[in-house]
Amino acid sequence: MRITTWNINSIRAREKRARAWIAANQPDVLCLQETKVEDGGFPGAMFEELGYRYAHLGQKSYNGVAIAARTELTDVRRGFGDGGDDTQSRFLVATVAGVRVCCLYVPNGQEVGSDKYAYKLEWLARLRRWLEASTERGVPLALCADWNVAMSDLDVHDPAAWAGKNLFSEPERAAMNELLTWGLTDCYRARHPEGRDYSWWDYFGVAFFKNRGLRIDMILANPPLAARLIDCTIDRDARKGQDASDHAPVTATFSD
DNA sequence: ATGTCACATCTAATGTGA
Repeated sequence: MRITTWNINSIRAREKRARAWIAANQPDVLCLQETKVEDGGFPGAMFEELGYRYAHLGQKSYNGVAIAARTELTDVRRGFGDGGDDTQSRFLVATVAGVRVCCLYVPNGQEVGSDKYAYKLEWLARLRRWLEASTERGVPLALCADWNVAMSDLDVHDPAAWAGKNLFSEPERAAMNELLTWGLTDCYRARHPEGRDYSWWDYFGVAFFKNRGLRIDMILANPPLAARLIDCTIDRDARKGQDASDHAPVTATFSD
């Protein structure tokens, strides 16, 4: 079973690129973030033509998450459903082939100390509470997300320059470590302990050409799923060329 | 501060978010 997570940065602007990538790679499950469209504008026909079923939680202009799968999606949940504010479309869950798949778009945070940064930390703490309250430890679980956090020096092209900055500051890394200590494995790092692959490069200037990137897109697996992990790779080529998203797709392969 | 995208809006250049 192959599961991909990809911040698509507008499914409408990226429709041709997405179609070509999906047709060529055919993951069993595809989690998309930043679809940037309401449910009515989501290109569902394209996914059906490609042999996928899907669930989408969108909103106008911002955010938006989708799960597409080659088999049935069951027990779909839109938003945390914990009584808190679910107006931002960042949280979608579905069960596919016995795996509880969460598609998450973590708030960017903008700048350390800003209101948006505080919201990001609260959102990660809320996710930790949701894990405790709403998942069963025996059921395979995959958290597929643009986390908007780089975890270690290996995940950052210039750790000294990024130290203390949004996406690499201590509080957000601590919040991520709280999640991991609940019992989650970073699939890429588990298979590539010294790997220096990135998943996001700024559109500005020569960032991609110079490989000035960050690894902020990750698939995290709970113990029953991590035990089945074969490999996890990042398709850097998908970031190349015309009309590419600023993120590359990350794919984890699990034994069936 | 700068650079580049996508989206929305009083459809043209400006603001927001990343």
